[in-house]
Amino acid sequence: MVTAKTSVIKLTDANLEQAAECLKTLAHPNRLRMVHMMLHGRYTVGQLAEACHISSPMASEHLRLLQRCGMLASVREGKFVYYEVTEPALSGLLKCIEKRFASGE
Amino acid sequence: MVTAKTSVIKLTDANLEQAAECLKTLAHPNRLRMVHMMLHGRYTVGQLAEACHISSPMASEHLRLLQRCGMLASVREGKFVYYEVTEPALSGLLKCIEKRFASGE
DNA sequence: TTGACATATCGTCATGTTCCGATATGTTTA
DNA sequence: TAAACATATCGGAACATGACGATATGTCAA
Repeated sequence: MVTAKTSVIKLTDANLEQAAECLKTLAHPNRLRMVHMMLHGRYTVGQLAEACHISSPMASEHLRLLQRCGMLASVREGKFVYYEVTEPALSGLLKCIEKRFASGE
Repeated sequence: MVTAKTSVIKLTDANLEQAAECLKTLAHPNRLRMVHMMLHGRYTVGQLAEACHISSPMASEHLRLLQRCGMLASVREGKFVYYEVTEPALSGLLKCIEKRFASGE
């Protein structure tokens, strides 16, 4: 056993800054919707834009921000670019958010 | 059984805006540190300020923001004001963040 | 009451974010 | 090749945020 069970997990200043940066990027209604969608399938920029009722350039910009902090990867297939979630922690995070914010029934 | 298992949870625009608002408030290194601390005990404004290496007025302002979106409650005891986490979802959320961002060992 | 301390609030400046229109790049079809 | 489409990037205006000093409020002890 290398690591023992410690009751309180330490978070360094660097950890917190990185976490804050990622949370800030996630903290936008349309970016949350995109991530929520992408956790359940592959979508093109245009499809994500339509779902959020925004222009494709705007969607592209949101996706760029999410990609910049390592949450997404993109794959071009012909004319289209598909985005996918690559950060495993996002699944758990979104589950917490759903549990707290999804309207009852 | 009132609610059936549905594979995809729906998030309305209002849900997403509220979630984004809360995440944005949480997405600050010092506020993350404060919440992380408060999940493991009761602290005064001054104690939280010291732990974050900021002034008490600054800490008070951060705490006000967290309290505004329902994450915290405050109790005055004499000269001191203690803050506590009241939002149950914060525990799970911070666990996700720790798992992803805490430096190994 | 006064003085000392803890916390809260106010103004202001610098910085960052969001959004939009315009434009650029890349890809397919004709 | 040109035209049409999908995506990406740029520039700027409007707005929000963060940090700080100054000041206000609240509490205790004397």
